[in-house]
This record gives sequence, C-alpha cells and structure tokens, in this order.
Amino acid sequence: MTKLPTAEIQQQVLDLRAQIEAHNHRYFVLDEPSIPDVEYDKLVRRLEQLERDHPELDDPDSPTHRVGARVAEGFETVEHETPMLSLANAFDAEEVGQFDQRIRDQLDLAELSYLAEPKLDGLAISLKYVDGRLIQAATRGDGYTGENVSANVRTIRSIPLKLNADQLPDQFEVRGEIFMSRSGFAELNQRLQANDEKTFVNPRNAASGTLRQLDPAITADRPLRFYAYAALGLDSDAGIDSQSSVMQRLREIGFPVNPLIRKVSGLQGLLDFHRDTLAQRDELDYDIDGVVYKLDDFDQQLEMGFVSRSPRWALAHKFPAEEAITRLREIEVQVGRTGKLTPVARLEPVFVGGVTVTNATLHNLDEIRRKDVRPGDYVIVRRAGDVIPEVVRAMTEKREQELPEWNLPTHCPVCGSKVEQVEGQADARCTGGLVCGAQRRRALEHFAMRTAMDIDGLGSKSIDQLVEQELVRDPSDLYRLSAETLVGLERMAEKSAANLVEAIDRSRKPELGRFLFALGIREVGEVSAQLLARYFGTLDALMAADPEQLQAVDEIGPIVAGHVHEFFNETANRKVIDRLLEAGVEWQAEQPLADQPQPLDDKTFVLTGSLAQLKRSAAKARLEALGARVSGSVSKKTDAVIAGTDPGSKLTKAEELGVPVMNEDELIALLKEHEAAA
DNA sequence: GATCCTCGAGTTCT
DNA sequence: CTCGAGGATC
Repeated sequence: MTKLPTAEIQQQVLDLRAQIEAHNHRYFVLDEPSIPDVEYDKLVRRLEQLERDHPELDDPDSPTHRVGARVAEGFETVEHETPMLSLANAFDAEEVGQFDQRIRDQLDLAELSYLAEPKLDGLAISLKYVDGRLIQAATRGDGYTGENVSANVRTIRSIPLKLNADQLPDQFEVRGEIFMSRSGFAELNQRLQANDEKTFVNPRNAASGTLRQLDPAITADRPLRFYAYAALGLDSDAGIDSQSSVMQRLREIGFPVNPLIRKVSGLQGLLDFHRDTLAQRDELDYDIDGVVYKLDDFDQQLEMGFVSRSPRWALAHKFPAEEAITRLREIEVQVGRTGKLTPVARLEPVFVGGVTVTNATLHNLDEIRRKDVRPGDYVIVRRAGDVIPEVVRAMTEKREQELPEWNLPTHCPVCGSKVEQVEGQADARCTGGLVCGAQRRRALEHFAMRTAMDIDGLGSKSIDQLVEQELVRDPSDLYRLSAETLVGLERMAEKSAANLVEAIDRSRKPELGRFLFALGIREVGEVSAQLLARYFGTLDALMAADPEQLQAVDEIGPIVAGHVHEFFNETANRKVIDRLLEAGVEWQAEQPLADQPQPLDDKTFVLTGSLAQLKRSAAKARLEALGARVSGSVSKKTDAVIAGTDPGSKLTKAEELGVPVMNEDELIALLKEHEAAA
C-alpha cells in the first residue's frame, strides 16, 4: 500500500524538482557545476523514490524524465527521432560499380556527384540542439534507441555547447563520430600504465570505454575528438540542398569536419578517393576502416530511398582486412565431440584488426598442405569477416632453413587411441569414443546445451573438473550428483552447488527431440532429432528401427540412418540410455503438430543481424508456432529475410536473389496480425 | 549426374 | 559465420 501523498510530500517533490532544474541549468548550460555529483545524485534518487511511491505526483516534465538529467546509475535510454541506420558495405571495386550503376539507372543520369569521406573507426553519436544549445547526446545503440551520454559528451572540447549563429533553425540534430586519436590513445595508455591501471587494446575501445564512464570528470580528462558527418533539420535553410552544403554549413557554425572530405564525380572519382585514402591511412592520427560515399544531392537521395535499414544512396567501401605477419610456434591438435581432430595454430601474439591474436584454426590437414604451413614458419594472419582469425598463408620465401612438414598424430593426443582417417574425407577422428576424455567432456557440454537438456550453470569449467575428478563419466552420472559432492570443486560454493543440482533436476523431462539431440548422435542435430522424434513418437520405436525404416523419415538418408542405427546398437550407448532412464529422466512426447493449416505454412524465413525488441529465439519460436520454417541460409526459396541491426552477408544475398527483406517492426506487425487471428 | 538447399559442427576474443 | 557434406530434386 502506498501512502496518500500529503501536502508536505507534494511540496517536497516540487522543491526537489526546482533544485534539480537549477543545478541542471548551471551544469548543462552555464557549465559551472554547483554541487558535487554525489549530492546531485542523491537529490535525483530522492525525487525518483517519491515519484515511485506516489505515482499520482509524477509529472512528464519532472527532471527525472527530462532528457539531459544526469543519472545516478548506468545511462538512460533515448529513442532516436530518426533512426541511425547502418550503411550497405562494399569490399571491392565491382560492388562499388554496381552501386553507382544502380543509382545512374534509377535516376537516368550519366554521371553523379558524391561526397566521399574517410570512415572513422569510432562511435556514432547524435547531438540534438534546441535554440542553439546542446540538449542531448546519444549513442547509436541499436539504431532506434541509444544511451544518453550527454554529461560525457559535454566534456569533449571540440563539440560546441552553444552556437551563436542567428539564422539557425530552432531545432536540429548533428551526427558524427567520436573517436580517440592514435597519439591521444598512446598517451592515455602510458598514463594508465604508470598508475597501474588497466590499459585499452585499441583507440576504439578506449573511446567507447571513456564515453561510457559514469563519472564525467574522467571523460573530461581523456582525449576524445569529434567529426561531424551529417545533420538533420538544417536543410530548411536556403541553399542547403546537398550533403556538401550541409558539411560546409556545419563547418561555418563551428563543428569540426574532417578536412579529407571531398566532392567527387562518377565511379572513377569514388575509386580514386578510396585509393588515395588507403595510401595515407598509416599517416593519419586516427584509425579508419574504409571510406563512405554519399550521393550529394538531396533530391536525388530522396528519389533513391531506402532498402530495409540502409539508404540506397550511400555506401561504405571497406578497406581490405588488415593483415599481420607473425611466427607459427607450433600446431596443436584439439579433439571435438565427435572425435574430429582439429589442428590449431599457436602463434606468437600479434596485434591485428584491433585485438591480439594467439590462436587460429587450421581446420584440417588438407588446409595445412594447401597453405603449406609448417611449424616455425612466418605466416600471414588476418581477421576474417572482422572476427575470426585466419592464417592466410605461410611466407615460404622467409623460411631460413628447410622445415619439416607437419603431420597428424597417429594416436589421439588426449586418450592415446588410434586416429582414423577415412579415404576421401578431409577429417581425421579419434577412435576412442567415450574412452577419450576430450570427447567425453565435449559430449557433456553438448548434453547440457540450452537447445539440448538446458542445464544452466553447467559450463565447460565445471565439466572439466567433474570429468577430471571422475565424478562424472557419462551424462547419467549428472543425475546422481549431490550438492555435498559438488561443494568440493573450485569456484563452487554452497549456493552455486545447490543451483546446479536444481538445474540438473529441472532437466529431467525433456521432449523426445531434445533428448535425442542431447545424446549427440553423429549428423543428428536439432532439426533431424526433432524429425525423428515426431516420426517415431517413442524412444523404444526409434531404438528398434532398422536403417530402412529410419530412411522413411524426410531428410534422413542412408548415411544419417546408418549413424543412428549404429549408435543404438552400441552396448555402451544403450547402457548410458538405460542409466539415464533409471536416474529418473523421462522424455516427453513432442507437441503434436497443429492439424489445422497454419497461416505461415510452407513459408521460410531467415533472420540476420540482432533484433532490438525481440530475442532471436523468441522470434524464431513465434514464427514456428505459426507454421513457418526458420532457416539459417538464404536461397531463392526463402520467403523473407528479417534484417536486424548490423545484418550480415545474408542481407546481401537476399538482395542479390531478390528475396523480400523485412525489418523488425514489420516482423512484429506480421506476428501480431496472425497471432490475433489464431 | 549435377545442382541446389539445408543442416551439422566447429571456431575467437572480450 | 563459414565450410563441408548429406539429402532432395530436376
């Protein structure tokens, strides 16, 4: 029960609001903080508390709701009036040519003017000005909502807080990039190191970390910079009818604008700019990862419009992935769940693409031969797709002496069992099966996965210990663990031990498909497991099926059927299953498929990028509940691709194949429409 | 027999 | 996300 607001409380609320407003004014507008942050935070928290306890006293104009109020914890989220979109990417001249061609075709023009600029590797930011004053700075976030980082942004000296040009619109928004110069980054790290504080790995992380500081005093002390690259709401002014005129105007009224921005003509102009910028990349005092082209004329931009979340009139032309040379110390072998041996390159640590790389997968022996990689070699390393490190090739020309070719071990490095290499197949496997510690560990990890038995809190660290101490040999042992046994393990106090036991207990009733998937039969993943479960209905029927009967299931051919049959005929496996059932694991019948036709029957959807409002798994579940298939790859059979923030190559593929693209809002509308009908 | 479409499996670093 | 390969289809 909340107490009724007394007149006294009402007065308190009003006083607090007035006080906070006054401090805000001094802090934000006059730039003269009048009280320490802690005191200010106390006032805000007190007000928030009162407003929570007495909702009827709440007021939309209260400073607790007002954009620009400092917040005590974390950052307030703010919605962007105009979404901050991502740009389509191009990686080579051909793709740039297609971009230029498409615009020329659509506008029926022979040659176009573009504004070309370096693409800084920093953080996109939106700055809102009202009556010439900076009232809000927000990060890009997911493009639709970002974080209010006004207090920190205000400390960046090159960002104007007050503009004195008289002929400005009452309200407009400036967008640009916040970044840290390389020299500033180096100095900062030196300073941090001298104080025994943690250093940053690259300027981008440093800028990001600095901007998200909760204490603006720290931000103020660090060398952040800003370049503007766009403005919204300035074009009501006479003469502002193009990207170049906006940039010109921004410069006049006091915003920092990258001096390398150039107006260029036609495809050749774009490619020249890209080449010239790449050539000076190393001399610049900031990191760039490519260049951006924008169609200059606003009327032309308007005519081109948007595809899903990207403007059709702009393109990011990325530089090739950064490469580095390092030495390959040795090649180690990892053993996977199925016994597959994966050679992994152990490298001298090398800084490439913003992180320090020490490991890179070499996939299999064929790959090692193809790249002619040998231990001791100098190799070229890059971050493929900007994430996963990859050995591009060995620099055989730098070999100082003849190095022996590397070969797969004949026996498993973990359990010593024989290694088997089937003729014509790329992969080699350990034949140890569950005897092999590595396979056992991986099998347990697989068993506990969220999409399998969903045992929360059973990660690789705990599994390693359980296997090492021989507390668990196969999945059924999990169900016999007690909290008392677990408490002996590292990083496992009473609370987590109890939680784990409870999580294991909760997993006792999986649907048959999950159970089957959890067993880890070769070539039987989530999809095939569910198909098998639905077709056979019971575990007994499935275990009794011969390969021919198994192949009656859609998508199950001779190979998979063989693996399934073989698995159930292995005594060791049957024993594990028996023990699981004895331990109280009871599989549940699959949800029957709806017999009425579903609205989205026979429709295939593909999700890419991250969704802001829905979880990916929730989006998938809701689509499937309506009868749709959600697949991982785009083809011409795909009915729609749903693109979230930072969509991957699937979006590109969808565009190539002419598959319709939806954004998240459209997806939600679609779901709502059909769910309401059901 | 060739081609297309999916699924399965494995991977790095913060 | 990407690669390899199993399965379906023409």
